[in-house]
Amino acid sequence: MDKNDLLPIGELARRTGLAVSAIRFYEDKGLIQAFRTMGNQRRFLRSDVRRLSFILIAQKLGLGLTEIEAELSKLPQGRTPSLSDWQRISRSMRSAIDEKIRLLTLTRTKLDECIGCGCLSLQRCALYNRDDRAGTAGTGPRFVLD
Amino acid sequence: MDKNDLLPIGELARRTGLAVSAIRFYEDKGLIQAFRTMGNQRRFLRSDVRRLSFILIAQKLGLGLTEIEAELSKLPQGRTPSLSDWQRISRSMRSAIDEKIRLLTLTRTKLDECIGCGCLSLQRCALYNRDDRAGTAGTGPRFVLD
DNA sequence: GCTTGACCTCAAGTTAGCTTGAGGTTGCAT
DNA sequence: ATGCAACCTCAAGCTAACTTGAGGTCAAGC
Repeated sequence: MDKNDLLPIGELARRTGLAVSAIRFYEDKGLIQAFRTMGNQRRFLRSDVRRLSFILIAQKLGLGLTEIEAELSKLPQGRTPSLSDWQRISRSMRSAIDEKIRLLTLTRTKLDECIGCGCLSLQRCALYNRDDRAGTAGTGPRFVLD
Repeated sequence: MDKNDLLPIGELARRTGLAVSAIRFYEDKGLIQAFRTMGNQRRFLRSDVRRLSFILIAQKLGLGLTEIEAELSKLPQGRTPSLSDWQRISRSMRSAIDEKIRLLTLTRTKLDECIGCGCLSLQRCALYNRDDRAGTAGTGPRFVLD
């Protein structure tokens, strides 16, 4: 079990709980790197378990793979995150969570005001604020109102 | 502007802020219905502005189109939501929001405990609860880490 | 009668985060 | 030497909520 500490993909999958296909996908996206055996099979460092753990946790906190890659690539030498890296990153995640909670609480307040109103008017309903959605590129409804 | 109060799709789009393509998409999904002119053009009732407003608001509260359709189809005659319909639905949305806030707050607490720890251990990190994801298959230690 | 703009259908593309499948190779134990 | 599990690549599929594009029609003003 420790030929130079290199792990085959299945072992890494077993240790992280990820699917083998997911790890290959992450490699493809540049989130993780692998050595190859002469027979072209992937071999990972033990520290990659930690790197994947970081990915999983950051994901759980709502970061997308792109953002995670951005964080990871900020690390010198592409090393696995250290304590101070983690602190820096987790503090920025903390404010992201705060913001989400703030928005949801605001929505809940508006909803409470709205129950009993029932107007469903785009002009007047506090729940429906056009500024929240306008200008968001990509998917989702656009917004211009009378 | 009121030939029998029937609106062409562009007018409905203008009044709701939705893209024309989005309205056609909703029609296709059965969320809304249209009459047709002899020339095969869609004509909507004025009350469909309200119906679409309902869809937009419910969406903003986190419901998917499928769930929204389920709510709308509970209404007798497929009519546009009335005050009491709205109250019933909005109360169930209120608890969905409560639940979301609860989960986020929990995560934030765990994150606070975790800053300064930096272990990134799948075994110990409170942020990473394996029961959330791992398939239970397989015996032995699932997440063995450094 | 011609142009213009709003409308039509149907198919395919988009983003995210993977999974699934086909078809082929490697590595390790017996 | 053989069997078979684990590995490989590449392409396509999946969900959500739409958008975009191609190619064509309808309605109204000049």
